[in-house]
This record gives sequence, structure tokens and C-alpha cells, in this order.
Amino acid sequence: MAKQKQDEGQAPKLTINDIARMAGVSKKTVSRVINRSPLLNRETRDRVETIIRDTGYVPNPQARALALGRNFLIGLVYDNPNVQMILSMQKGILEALHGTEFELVIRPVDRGSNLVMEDIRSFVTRQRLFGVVILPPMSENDALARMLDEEGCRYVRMGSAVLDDPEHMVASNDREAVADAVRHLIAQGHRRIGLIAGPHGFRSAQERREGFELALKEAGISLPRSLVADGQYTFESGLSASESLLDLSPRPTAIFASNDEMAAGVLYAARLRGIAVPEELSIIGFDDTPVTTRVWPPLTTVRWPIVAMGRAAALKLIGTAIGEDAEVNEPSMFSSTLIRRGSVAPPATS
Amino acid sequence: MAKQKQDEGQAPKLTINDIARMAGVSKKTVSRVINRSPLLNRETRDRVETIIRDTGYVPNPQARALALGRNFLIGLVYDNPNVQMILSMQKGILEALHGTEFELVIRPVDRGSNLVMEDIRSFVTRQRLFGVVILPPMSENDALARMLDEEGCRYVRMGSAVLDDPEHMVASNDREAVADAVRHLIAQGHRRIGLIAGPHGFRSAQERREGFELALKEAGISLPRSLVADGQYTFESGLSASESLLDLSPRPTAIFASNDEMAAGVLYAARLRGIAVPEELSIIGFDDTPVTTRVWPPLTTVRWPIVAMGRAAALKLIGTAIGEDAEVNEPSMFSSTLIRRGSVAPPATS
DNA sequence: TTGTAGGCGTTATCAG
DNA sequence: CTGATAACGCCTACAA
Repeated sequence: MAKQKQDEGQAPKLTINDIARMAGVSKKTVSRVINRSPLLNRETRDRVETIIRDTGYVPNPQARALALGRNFLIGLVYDNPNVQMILSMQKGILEALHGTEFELVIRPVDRGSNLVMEDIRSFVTRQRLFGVVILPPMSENDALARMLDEEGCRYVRMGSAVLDDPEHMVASNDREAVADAVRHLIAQGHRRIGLIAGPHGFRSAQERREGFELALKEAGISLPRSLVADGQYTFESGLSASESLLDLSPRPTAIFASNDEMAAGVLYAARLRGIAVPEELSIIGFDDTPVTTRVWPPLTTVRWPIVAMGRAAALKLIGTAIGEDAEVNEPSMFSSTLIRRGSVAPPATS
Repeated sequence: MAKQKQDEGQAPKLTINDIARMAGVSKKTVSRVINRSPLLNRETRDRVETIIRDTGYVPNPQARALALGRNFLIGLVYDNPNVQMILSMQKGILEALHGTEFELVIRPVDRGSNLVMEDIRSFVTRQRLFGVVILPPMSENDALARMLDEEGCRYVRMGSAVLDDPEHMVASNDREAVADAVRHLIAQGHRRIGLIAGPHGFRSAQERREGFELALKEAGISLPRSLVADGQYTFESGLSASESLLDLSPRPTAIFASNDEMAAGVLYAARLRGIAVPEELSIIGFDDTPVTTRVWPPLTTVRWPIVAMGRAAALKLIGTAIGEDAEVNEPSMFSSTLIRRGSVAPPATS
């Protein structure tokens, strides 16, 4: 009885008119049902809803988009070196979107280009996006946020610190997380601890560095400039940045790398030099990417709930639309945890 | 002179009517210009095109979608354990889509569910997708291909073997690639070579296994059942699958793992047992994912051109639409290459 | 080669 | 509370 003509090849999809006719009401009434209009007779609504359910009718998104001037698409804007993060974000967002009428459109951009802004503007403007999620470091661009506001496009920024109002922000607390990690190192007895910083212009790099410095200061440990090396969040940069640290004499007994890729680089460099990890060198990374458990020894690292954050970001965006009031109160701040594995040990007592 | 009103907050976007008026022609003529209709007066076309360029007019995709009954969206359908592959595919597809009016909508599905088919159907049907790219192992589902055909949705399948017509297929030659890799092992002197196979139901697993067997047969080497272990393409499965192989006596002197994640698992298992790689055990993986260069020693593996394949898939889909005839002839078969790194050496002469 | 009328499926306006 | 009627912006007939 239900679902007629669904396997006749090109199923002639039913329209709002069909439903209206079947229900004996006007199309506008059907439209009201679809859009949850509050002023509707109880039984009228029920009747229409029953028919919609029985027929399996689904409103045409293209027509809705045209009439509303707004599409049911969420955009994901990023320019990020961390592939694992992108994928995890996608996963979280998609989880939130699942079962709704929203779809995810992904959009890598080039933050170095001077056309990024126009690029993104035309993207949201053309597609009439419902909203966008912006990944770091693009999310740190305030001008971008302003522009989106002007264009009337909702947005949520992901970041390592609170950069915007709660409704526009989902953040992790990198600084405190790193401070915790370094405190762990200190508690093990380390005093000469090296830092491989992330690239300039990344807020996350700054936050992590500040967390690092904070923990040292608390413990009254000074940080000579030579113990800080610059990295680019890549394996190769971690590898080469660690060279200068490992050349030091005395050598640092521990190194905090601002992300796992660079930590893997440190581990690799240590292996090349025959430095035993963790006996002669402790290493801590950040992100808890799969690589941490593939290498030997597995890396101690900081885990942040990327998937949950992606989900929260998407829910902030569509919360009102799907009528789940509870979701509007998605948290804006997520906390990270230290994952202890095999790359940390007390320093050798030499 | 060009681009007026682009920073007045809510820029009142111009429509085809505006252009028509400015050019002194009917909107249909403008429409013809947009859609590259061949029957148009040369100068009329030029005049309209000039105005379009000067004003920065862009046709409204929503309206086009409604009128055409087809959206300018490409869908990416996948249910895949290999995150690196998904991201590389996205990259390739996006490269091809860049600069066109197409956007990429991503859609993970659950191939285990008995609603996959209806899920995908409603996805392409609702969004009126221009076309979809299907990743393995979903791409191996012939019923899916038929369904998409019925729904009038273009598609391109990615796979480890040719499963469809060239216009619908972008494949890598896994079998031959693996045979080459194993020949390399044999050339080094290995005779007891173990295989960690991929999961049942994955064509890639089957192809790689056949390539493995082919190379052994060529060399007249028999393959006792005990030298084959089943894996699931995950690190953990590789780790546990290798246990049975490493317990053997005599132990295999080399192991081919059907992907890098499992190869990393083998390496990890070897380390746990104190087996030196490559001195006592050679390992080859497949995929050339980043992990191969993060571990020690770096893994010899097979590289297949995922990004290029993704690009080709997208171009096959949109080639006709963007009028680049050359692109219609995108290759359907891509070949892989053996990447020699540090995990292979001649067997110890014991 | 170009223009006119009508439709794509939905929502907004404004009466009733 | 509900329903005609007119958008939304573009495209396909068909006519000129």
C-alpha cells in the first residue's frame, strides 16, 4: 500500500501537489506541515503527515533551496597539514548530519593565496550554504568570520583557544593539556626538556608553546633558547628540528614535540643516532594519531576529542534547524588528556 | 569599473534578467551563452560574455538545479577502512573539480547494512547528483552500479581490477604490482615467504593474493597453507596475523602484507620478538602510506597513484560537462610501482 | 539566430 | 487556520 512506484526505473517522484491533492488541502498547508509551522489544525497536520509517511514523499531540496534562498548544505573549509584531523572532523560532522536533510560539502583552500577570501565568499554565496565549519588555521582569521557574518552565512570555528562567541566556537584547551604533559615529564625527573614548536601563524603552535613554558616556569626550570627548535608540523621538519636539539651537550633528556608527526620525526632521529628511547630520551607528542602506536616504542601523546568536536560544531550549526533545542547548548570547550605509552621514562642517572 | 556592489554587505546578486537587460537581449539568449549553445550570433555572444565577465555574474546553481533536474554536485561514496586512501581520493577529485562549478559532497555508508542501497539511492535521487565516485569495496557491488544506472546517475568505480566499462572505471593493477614485489623478494633469495591476506569480500585482497601466488608459481615455489594468514587491513590484524607466521619453524624469511597498516603490524610483532628487520625478516607492504616512512626501518611497499586516479575519476564524470574533450579519454588503468626502502634484504644464510 | 510563454517544486504574501 | 497567487532564477518548448 505504501511506497508505490519505487522500482519502475525512473520513479516519477511525487511533489507537494500530489500530497496536497491526496490530503485534500492546498500545497501551502502541506508546506506548513513540512516546515513545522505552529499555526495548524491538529487533525489537518496529522492527516497530511500520515500521507507523507505512507507515500514516502520527500520535498525537493533544489526547489526549497531556490525558494528559501538557502541550501541545506554544510561546508567544511580547511587548509590544514594534518590529514588525520581533517578526516576525524569530517567523521564527527557527518555523524551529526546523519539522518538529517543536510549534506557535507568539502572545500580545501589555500590560505597563502590572496584570493582565499573571495574564494570562500563565492563558495558560500553561490551555493547558498546553510553554514560552514572552519578548521584551523583558517579558523583563526577574524576577517573571514566577519565576512561570513556579512554574507549571512552561519559558521563555527574550530580552534586551540576561544576566539569567538560560544555559538561560533568549538575549542580545545591546548595550553593546559601541554602543560600537563610537561608536568608529567618533570615529575619523572626531567629538567633539560626540549621543545619542537609548531609553525608561526598557527594559534595551536602558540598555545602549545605557552603551555610548555608555563609548566617549566611553575617548576622553576629555565628555558634556554637552544632548547627550542622550530618545526612545521611535518615529520620531516620534526626530524631536522630535532637534530639541533640532539646535537646539544648536554643533550636534553626529553623532548616535547608540538604534534605527533614531529614526535615521530624525533624518534626517527634518535634511532638514526642510536639514542635509546625512552631510556636516554623521552618523547611526547600531540594529537594521538595512529602513527603513535605504529612506531616503537609507542608514543606518549595528548589526545583531543576531534570527532566529538566536529559533531558539536555541526550541531551548533544545524541545532535550531532540526529543532533539537538541547543541541543548541553544545559545549564550546573540550578538554584533552595525556595518553601514556612507552616513550617516556625517568632520565638516566648519569 | 568591474565588480560593483560586492562589499555592500548583502550584495543584491544579479540575475539572468539583469544581464539580459544590460545586454539588450532576452534572458534566453543569455541562457544560451551560459550553456554554450552553438547556434548564436558571434557578436551577440561576445557582447553578453563581456557583460557577464564585467559584472561578475554567476548563474544561480539552485535555480539551474531545479530547472535542469540535476545538481552540479559530485558525490563521493565510500565505506573504507583506509583513511589515507579516502583523503587522497578527495584530493584528486577536488583537484579536478577546482575551477569548475562542481562541488564535492562526501557520503560514508555502511556496506554491512541492508539499507545501503536505499541509502545511496535516496542520496543521489534527492540531491539530483550529477554523478558519483565510488570507492572500494563499495565499488565492487554490481547491483549498486545497476541501480545508479536506473536512476540516471553517472558513476565511476574505483577498483583493483577492471569491473566495468572504461567510462565507469578507474583501476589499478594490483595483481601485477604484487607479483612484481614478490619477484623482488625471490630475486633477493627468499623462498619461505609468508602472506598476510586482506579481508574476504575485498577484491583488492583477492587480486593481491593472486599476484602473490602468481609470483611463487613462476618461481616454482610451493605455498603451504601455513604461510598464509588472514588480516583485516588493520594494524592490529596485521600484528596478530603475523604471530602465526612468526611462530612457524622454520620461520618465513619474508612476509608480504596486503597493505601497509598490516605491514606495520608485522614490523611491530617482529620488534616484540626481537627479530631483526630486515636482517632476519624482510617485509613488504602495499599503499605507500606515510606510516611506511615513520617506522624503522622504513617499509618497502607498493605505491599506487591514488590522487591521479581520483582526478581521472572526476574528469571522467564531468569531462563532457566542462567541454574538455581531451579529458573524456582519461585512462582507466593505472599502474603501481615498487618503492624500495629499508625493510627488504637477502635472507640470512643460516 | 532570437524571443515569448510556460514550467521546475517550493515558499511568502495576503486575503478570506 | 487555510488557500489562491505570485515569486525564486533558470531552462525547454515553440514560434518568429
